[in-house]
Amino acid sequence: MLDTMKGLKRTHYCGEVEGIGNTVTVAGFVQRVRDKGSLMFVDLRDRTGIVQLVFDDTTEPAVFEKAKQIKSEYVLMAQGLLRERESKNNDIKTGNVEILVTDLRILSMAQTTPFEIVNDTKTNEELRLKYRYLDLRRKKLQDNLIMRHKIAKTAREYFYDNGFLEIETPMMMKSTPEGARDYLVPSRVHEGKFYALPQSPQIYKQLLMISGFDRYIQLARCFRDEDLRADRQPEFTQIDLEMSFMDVDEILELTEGFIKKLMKDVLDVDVTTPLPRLTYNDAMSRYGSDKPDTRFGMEIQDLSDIVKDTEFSVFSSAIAAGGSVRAIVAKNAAGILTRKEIDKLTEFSKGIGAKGLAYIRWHDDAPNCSFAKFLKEGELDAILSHLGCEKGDVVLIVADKNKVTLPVLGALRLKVGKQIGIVPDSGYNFLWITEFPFFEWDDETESWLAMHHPFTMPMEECLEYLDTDKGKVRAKAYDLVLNGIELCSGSIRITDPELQERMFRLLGLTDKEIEEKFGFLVDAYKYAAPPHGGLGIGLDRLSMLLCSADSLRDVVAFPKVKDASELMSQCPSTVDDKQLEELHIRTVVSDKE
RNA sequence: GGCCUGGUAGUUCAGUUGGUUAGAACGCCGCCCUGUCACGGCGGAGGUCGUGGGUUCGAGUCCCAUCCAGGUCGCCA
Repeated sequence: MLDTMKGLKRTHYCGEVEGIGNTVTVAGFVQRVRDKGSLMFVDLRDRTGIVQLVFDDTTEPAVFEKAKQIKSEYVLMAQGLLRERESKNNDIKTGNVEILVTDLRILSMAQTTPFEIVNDTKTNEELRLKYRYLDLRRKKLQDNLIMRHKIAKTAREYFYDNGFLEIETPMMMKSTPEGARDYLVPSRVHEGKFYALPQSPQIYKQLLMISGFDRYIQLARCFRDEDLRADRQPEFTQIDLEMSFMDVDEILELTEGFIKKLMKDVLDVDVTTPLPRLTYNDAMSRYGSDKPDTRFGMEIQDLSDIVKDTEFSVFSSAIAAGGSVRAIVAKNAAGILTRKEIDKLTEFSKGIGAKGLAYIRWHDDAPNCSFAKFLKEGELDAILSHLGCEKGDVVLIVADKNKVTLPVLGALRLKVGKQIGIVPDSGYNFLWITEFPFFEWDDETESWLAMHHPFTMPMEECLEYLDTDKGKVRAKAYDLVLNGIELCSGSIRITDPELQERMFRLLGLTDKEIEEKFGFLVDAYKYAAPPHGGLGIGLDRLSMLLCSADSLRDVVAFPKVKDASELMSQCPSTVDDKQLEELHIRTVVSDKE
């Protein structure tokens, strides 16, 4: 028979008990029982920490008798005298005190849990996800979710203070499947029609600017039906912002203010603002990435001018075809990057699109160069001196179109950086990437796509290239990057309906498609719109970084696994034929035969 | 969808060239213990070795298929 709380009221959280000599009442889960015969210790845990309960057979025999039933993870309420411990425990914050229990209530009993609820668990994640509610009892995950709460709280406080209004936008909206796949919701009322869950509240927040709300914030849930990664969940949250009468610089400045406050309030880290900025083109040519990790150097260097006349046709033909020959130098890495390791890197490079990997490994007195036989007298020296190489260094070279050389070297830079241990595991290198290209050529569909989204404003000075040289058109789009991870992404929006229609057409939409998909948006801009822009800050990724977690699953209360299912509730699941019928969906027989 | 890694008590793992009754630690159950705090001591229960098939006198171990999980590439305006 279980006890009730009747007559008792919690006075303190376990981790926050105070007032030696007072009677206190605590409640929580049993972390551990230590039974000494006629003296018993119980560690009681709640979200704030642990406090030690003492049961003494000599002073409180009835309570002691009851305490014998206590097992791990039981839910208890206990009242007693807070007193100093005979021997301190310096590992926990309540280690100097204990509660001599005079009233014990066993409120709930627990089966033996499928794994121990301990901080440094070794239990594999699959089992823990199946019993997520138990895993969430662990301190690490409790702390992570508390941290996430603090981030959300700080965001609201900061942006509220700056005049932002929190406004909710619909979770069921029109499907506009450009880019990521939408999650669809069938309509019962409209046979054969579907809502989509938002990939972002993009269109709605722009409409709110047209309505004059001026500054908008929402902690918005977003959905994308794409494959998962450690840093990608199918549903995620962004701190979604939109603001009127502000251009790029002002928006970045305001956002930096948030980052500065957040880092100070939550981690007590001072971030110097303004944050560094790099244009997309500079980021690509120096780091081979639009989200570079700038905690270490090893920047990409251009060798094209040095090797353009060489007889090594891999180099000369790449340059002749309009490409380039570029390199990274791993300083003092010849000991680690053995021939065997370089072979692995070659395979890795081929896997991501390179035709091969040339290298120079200067381990012994003479550099070992993979293309030495094609070089004339002095050419190797010229390369080495151009790159500033010394004995002990390894040079990795890729020759191809820029579209290949830069990303491949960017990926190699990260991989090799980690391999030779020059990526610091501390530090917060925030960085703005600006002036993204508006268009991106897609080889598969052989057409131009919008790199950010089609509502992004091109830079004024690029408008003249819209018809003549799309590759040259840069956009008022910006990303905030932290240690190589994209934290937020935003842009100034197009507010001229004619320009918006023109951009849609340039992206290959027919007039009919424009009308069907975005007619209401184009119409809205015909009634005048303030200049506006905004951004979305990934709350999940931000939490992951500030918690030093390796996976989004560690900062999301109930995450999905790789195949987008949830192991605990086993969703998605099949539904009744009746439900399908109501939704006008044909029953599909899918017993894999 | 491709590639890589893993799956043996409740949990984490070990298990030799294929060879008696598949082990350990933690957890769990029982008994003992008044200052423990990863308490300690004694005893005990607990396994279709992911699943199916094959090779073999004999399979946790070798082969094939398959399922599950993770990572990664594709994908993610």
